[in-house]
Amino acid sequence: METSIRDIKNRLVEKGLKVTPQRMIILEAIYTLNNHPTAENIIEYIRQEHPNIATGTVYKVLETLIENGLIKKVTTDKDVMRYDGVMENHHHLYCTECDVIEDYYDKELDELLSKYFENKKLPGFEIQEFILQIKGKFDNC
Amino acid sequence: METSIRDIKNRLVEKGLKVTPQRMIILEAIYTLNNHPTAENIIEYIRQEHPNIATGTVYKVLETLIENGLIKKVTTDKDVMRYDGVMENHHHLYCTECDVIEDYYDKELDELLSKYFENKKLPGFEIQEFILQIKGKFDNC
DNA sequence: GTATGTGCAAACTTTTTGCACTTCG
DNA sequence: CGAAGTGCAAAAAGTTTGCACATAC
Repeated sequence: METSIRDIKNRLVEKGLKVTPQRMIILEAIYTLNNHPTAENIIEYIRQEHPNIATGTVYKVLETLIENGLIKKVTTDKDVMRYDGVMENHHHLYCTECDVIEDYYDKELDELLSKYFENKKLPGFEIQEFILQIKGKFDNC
Repeated sequence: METSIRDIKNRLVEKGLKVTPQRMIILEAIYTLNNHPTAENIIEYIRQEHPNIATGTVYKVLETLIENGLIKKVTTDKDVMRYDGVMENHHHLYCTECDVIEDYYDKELDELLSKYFENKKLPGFEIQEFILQIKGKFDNC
């Protein structure tokens, strides 16, 4: 899942967003720290190279990226927000011991769910997306 | 889903927890406000009748109830925690327009998922529970 | 009586905001 | 140049903590 500087730039341009160094760096950080980083993780990573980025800017940029469909928030039952740069449909393994959230891709499962809910319509609700949260424990925890 | 005072008391006793008025009221609030209330919702509700319960106490009690398996946290992509008094396995409909989270019970779905993952083992991960997040839009939103 | 629970207020963490300044296109 | 984006610092929002006092069993 290589993502070049040029790719990142294109993604911003495609959405009609101005290409600023801050946005580039933040996106790059999310792609590099690809394990659902918190805002703090992202800030810490970026400050290694660019010590003078403001916290407020990071939050504002993250918000903009979410609004424009470039990243997503990951739901957790902790009180810090985590972010995900992977936009294709996928599910999550949540470890109940440590705080790791691992991506889980499964086309077969996606189809199984789609088919199941094609028949079983939910009255009054228009389904947009499924995310399966698989809670459990990694063996090495 | 009537839950009497006596039931609530028994649930505390069963877990070896002392039965205090605060715990009783907080559990009752969660059962009454059964749409995944936030801590604030709970406090507001309780203060109508018992204006002098402390915020800190509510958080401490909620934590105790979670640890003892009497309630659960609900994961959301907002930065407030929400609580759920329904302990039997169920899924959630998330409305992307409003902040409503509706319970979704479906034994057939539970079985479908269990069977699917019986065959398809996830190496290095022991599954404890599935929660399907169904994101979409209520017609009346 | 003693372990456990509560009230209170202060502290902490995470996120948001307002406004002057800067930069991208 | 003008609209959009950023830095900064202050404040808001949500939650946790420590300790003296109170209560359940």
